This record gives sequence, structure tokens and C-alpha cells, in this order.
Amino acid sequence: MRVSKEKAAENREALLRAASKLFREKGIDGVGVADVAREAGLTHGALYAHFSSKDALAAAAFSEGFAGNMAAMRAWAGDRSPSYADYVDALMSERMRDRLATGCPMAASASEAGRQGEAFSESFTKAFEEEVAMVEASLDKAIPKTGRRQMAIAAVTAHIGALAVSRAVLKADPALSDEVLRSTRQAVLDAALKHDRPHSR
Amino acid sequence: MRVSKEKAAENREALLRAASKLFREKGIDGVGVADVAREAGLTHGALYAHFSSKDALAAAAFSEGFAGNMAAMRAWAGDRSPSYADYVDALMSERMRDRLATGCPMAASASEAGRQGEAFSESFTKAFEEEVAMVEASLDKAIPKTGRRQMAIAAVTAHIGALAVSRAVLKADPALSDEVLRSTRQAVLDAALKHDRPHSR
DNA sequence: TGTACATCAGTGAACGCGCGTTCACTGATGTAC
DNA sequence: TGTACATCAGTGAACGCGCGTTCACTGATGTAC
Repeated sequence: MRVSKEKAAENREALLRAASKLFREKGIDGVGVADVAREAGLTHGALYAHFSSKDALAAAAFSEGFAGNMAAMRAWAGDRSPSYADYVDALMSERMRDRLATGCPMAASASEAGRQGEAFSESFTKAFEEEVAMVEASLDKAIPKTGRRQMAIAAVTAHIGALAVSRAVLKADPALSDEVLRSTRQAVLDAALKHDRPHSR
Repeated sequence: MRVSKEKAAENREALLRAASKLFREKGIDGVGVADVAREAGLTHGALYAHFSSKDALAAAAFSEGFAGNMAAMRAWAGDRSPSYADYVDALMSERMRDRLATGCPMAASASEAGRQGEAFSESFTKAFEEEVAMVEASLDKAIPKTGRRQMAIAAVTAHIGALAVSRAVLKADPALSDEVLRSTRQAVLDAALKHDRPHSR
């Protein structure tokens, strides 16, 4: 039966929230469209009134999840723009590793992303560029511009790798999982510090 | 019909090679046991004479693929043990990114690994520890032992992240994909260099 | 060395199940008069 | 404001398909005598 425009918009949001959560928890291939619809309180048929395919849903859910995390980060930083150390501490933490459903969508899908459809690839790439820009802006302006971009790319890449690896080894070796987070955090912070005392290369 | 012990061993190897290739190319969830058996020239039923489940097959194929790459690395390095720079150059290259079927199995499955079965998790963790040990051994002995391990963990994690991300953005933005590899390579090499000129922290 | 037979790797049909997507239908919503 | 009706979000059965796993069967292999 037809529902009001407001209710339809709510349902669309519920589908995105459900997809965003489930895809991060169990992977895109690990969740069916019926699971997503059920979590949103709808039937699977309704999903296709809002999204043309599972790939389109995954791409939209990815962007929604990423935008939510970026907004949360900005809100948490408050008026001051978040410092590089704030960013690193927040991301490379056991808390972030264990919060699967609301964690970084790039870390959740890094190794699957290349095999998804075109829409998803685009979403991933846009998100990566956006996060790099945020990190870049948080870096010391004394570092030359090309160096800042390089460092930001390496830092975002490292955080994605660290979260994915720390989750991959968590069940088999929890201590190693913690060590992965600590080591990457230290390495990424050291890289920024190093530029206080530049040396010839 | 029964086959000779030698032929059976060959078939088992063929299954492992097929699984190792296909799982890296398309992901574990993206390949069926029938696909693997077909690629090996067998029927899917035969697979269960060699492996108890798909998870057991995936774990064995992961270990086989990883061991093969480690052996290739050692062979390539020749008599001298591979230097840190050799390792980084070999791994963070466009060649490694594009050689899906024979590339690093950790990078191919990083974000899926945590969701696989127990056998696969164990294989991943063992491989990670082994690669960390190899990298650690290649680092300058002037760096304190705890620093070496931390640096090795961060480097292996970074290479996994860089390969996964560079593949994820490849279709949507090939130039960015190259930049991801270059930036991580530079960052990881800088981290090792930095220790030539230690500074207070 | 030759014969009888137990072994077991491999075959292919079948199991129950869930997948992504389509579609005829329902009925409340929103609109035109 | 009241009535007639077109719209369309949501339902749920059905589509064809592939999944991982099991199993009765085949027949060459390997072994015991």
C-alpha cells in the first residue's frame, strides 16, 4: 500500500542505516538484500523502489556511513579543527576496531572494494580523497604542500590497513591485534614528528 | 575411479593452486567450490576427499600462496638476505598491485579475513607474524629491538593497506592508485631512514 | 609372478537453502476537478 | 470542502540460479596371499 512521502523518506533512511550497519559487520557479500530489508522493517521488494540494485544500495550505504563518521569527527573536534594526533588517536584505537557496525567503512571493505560494481568503487574513491583532504588540512603548515599530501595519503592508507589487519588477527591472537594498532599509531605519529627536524634524503 | 597416490597428490596440489589463484582474484565469497574444482580439472565432489570444508580449503590455499611468495622473495634476494628497501620496492609496486592471482594473499583478503572461519584466521595470523619476522630481520641492527619489531609491524600493515586501497581506487582513479603506492613506499622508507638521526620524543 | 579382493580418489546426481531481481497486485496518498 | 481517480511505496509469490555439502556408485590401484 502507498505510504506518505515522509514515511517513504524515513523508510529509505532506515534501509540505508540497516545496509550501512550490516555491510560493515558482515561484508557486502555476506549480507543479502532480504537481510537489509528485514533489519529496516520492510520486505525485500520495497528495497527496489529506492535502489536500482544491490551495488547501488551498497554504494549509497557506504557514502552515508562515511559521511556520518566524518560529521561525528568534526563534531567531536568541536570548534578547533581536529589535530593530526587527535585523528590518529581516535582511529587507531581498540574502540574503533571493535565498533564494527559504525566503524570506518573503508577499513570494512578495503579488500572487497576492487571487486564490487562501479557505483561502489566511485563511493570508495570519493571517501578516500575526502579523508585525505581532512588529514592534510590537519598537518603542520611548515611541511611543504606535496609532503603534506603524501603524508596524508600514507596515514589514511595505514589506518585502513591497521584496522583491517587488527580485525583479521583478533580471534587468533588478541595481543598481536593490539600491537598492530599501537605500532601503526606510533609509526604514523613519528612520521609527522620527524618533520620538526628535517634531514637530507 | 581410484587414481594412483602420485596422481592424487598432484590433484591436491592442482586444487590448492586453483583455489589460491581464484580466491585472490575474486575473493573467497566470490568463488564457489565448483569453480575451484573445475579450474583444477576435477569435479566438486573430489574436493571433499582432500579438504573437509571450504574454510579448510581457503586456509590451506592461503598458506600455500603465502609460502610460495615468501620462497620467491628469498630466491629473488639470492644469497644476501633481502634489504628493507628491496622488500618495500618489490611490494609497493604497480606490478604487485596488478598481479592479482599471485600477489600477496593478505592484501587480497585483509578485510574479509576477520569474517572467515577459524582455520583461515589462524593461517592469516601465522602469515602476518612470519612476514613481520622477515622484515624485522632486514632492519638495521642499530635500531633497538622493540623499535625494529614495531617498525616491521607498521610496515607490513602499511603494505597490506596500500595494496588493498590502490586496488580499490584503481578503476575510478588510476592516478590516485599509483599515488597511494608511491606515498606509502616513501613513508615506510622514511621511517627507516629517520632512525639514522634519532631525536627525543 | 599371478590372482583375488579391499581400498578409496573421483564422479555426478541430489540435498536444502539462500541469492538478486521481477512483477502482478494492494490500498493509502496525493491531486485534479 | 467533497468526490473521483491516478499514483506509487510496499507486499509477497515466483523466477532462475548457484551455493556448500552429502552420498551411492565406479573402477583403477595397491596389497595380501
